Amino acid sequence: MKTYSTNEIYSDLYEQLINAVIPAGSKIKPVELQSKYGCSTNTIRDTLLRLSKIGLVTFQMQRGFRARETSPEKRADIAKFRVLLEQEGAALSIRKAGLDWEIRLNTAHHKLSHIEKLMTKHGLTDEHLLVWSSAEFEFHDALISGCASDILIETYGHIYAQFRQQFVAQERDFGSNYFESIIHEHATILQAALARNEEACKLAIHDHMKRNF
Amino acid sequence: MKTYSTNEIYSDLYEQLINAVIPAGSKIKPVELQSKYGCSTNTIRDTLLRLSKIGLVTFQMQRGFRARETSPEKRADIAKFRVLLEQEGAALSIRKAGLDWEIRLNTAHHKLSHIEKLMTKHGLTDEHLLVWSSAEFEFHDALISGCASDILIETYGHIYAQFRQQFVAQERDFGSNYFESIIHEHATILQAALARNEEACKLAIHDHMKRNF
DNA sequence: ATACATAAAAATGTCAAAATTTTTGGATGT
DNA sequence: ACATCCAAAAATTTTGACATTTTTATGTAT
Repeated sequence: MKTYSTNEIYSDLYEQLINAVIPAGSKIKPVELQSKYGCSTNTIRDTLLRLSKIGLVTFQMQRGFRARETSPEKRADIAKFRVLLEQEGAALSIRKAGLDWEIRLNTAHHKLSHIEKLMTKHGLTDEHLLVWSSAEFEFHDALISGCASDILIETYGHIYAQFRQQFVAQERDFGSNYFESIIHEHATILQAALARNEEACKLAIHDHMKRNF
Repeated sequence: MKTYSTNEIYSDLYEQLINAVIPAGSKIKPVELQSKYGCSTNTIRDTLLRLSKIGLVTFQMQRGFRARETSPEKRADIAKFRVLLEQEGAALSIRKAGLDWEIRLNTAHHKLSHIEKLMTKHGLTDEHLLVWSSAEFEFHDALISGCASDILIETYGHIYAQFRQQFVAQERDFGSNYFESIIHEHATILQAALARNEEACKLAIHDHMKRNF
């Protein structure tokens, strides 16, 4: 049986939350995870407190932990907030960032694009989805990475994680044109960013997310 | 000797961080706080993990806790990010909120205004500063409270706390006209908000913070 | 002096058990 | 049927001891 280091417990729970293996809103009981990870309840508690920092887990004194709740309102809320942060981050990057930002962004998009092509060609396995998910984050993260605001980047990371958590369970109807749209939207964002067109980029970001409002 | 409940430990540390009694960037060792609060190191650790959620404390595996670092760049960063969130929150409130928001905002401003008058009349004691600090938060919090975005309000709370933490140690040169300016700025924000003038309100928020950029 | 290795000390992390609190489920009475 | 109370069970929090890791201090060689 696999043994887990504390960091592995963290990553494993992170993934389970992001992918709604632990469903949004459900209670998380240290005792139940103890046997799986082969550690004390205290270590689990510790890890859950750390996950609560990024908002994937909510914590209330004396009543433990839950995967963050979801609802149509909360999903819209998170999506809009994500737009706000990403628009600002992208706009600042466009204004201030240099060549290395462009390269980072281009690279990230290239990787993402590669995976997206694979996904339309072959079906979309769970494993593909996992790789895509992280490539998608890296693209959006690269987009704002030139903004020169650590706190914005940090916060965006949390919000992106929450976004995934809230939507992954919903969007099980990936129609064949779903990914085609997404691919196009990513390309549009990239184009506007590299053209240093602030308003076009903001619009593209908005359009990319608007199905989730 | 006073005994502390866990919640009191949390509040006490919170205040010490906000008021830079624990200076920004300094190491926080559970063992050293143990005797003061009369509990085990583990309880302190637990509390510090909870404080790391709001960003007052940073945590790194195997190397413990620190009060969040500060520097001129970080202060400017936090200040600008605060403006972004507050402008958005205020604009949304102006657009969507109803009468109860106006009342909440008015009430909060009234309280704040009262304290600010006291502070200009008499000197400014540490105790006054504490009361003012919380009244100031309540005013800004009320301003965005009609935005209908839980995640924005939650995040703003964290950022406001970090803002206090980063600036309180710096601004020990409260000139006599410092508070006069602040009072005027608050009034300007209130006025614009109640007049439902989005752009004027955004501008007022920006001006309120621009000394910190 | 500087760099490096090593031992001692301090700090951090993990654990299992005990204490506390909340939740559950059934009995009682209205 | 419904609410209330109570006891048992479950979950959470706290503790103190122990294990691990990092930091500090010391000594040695270049």
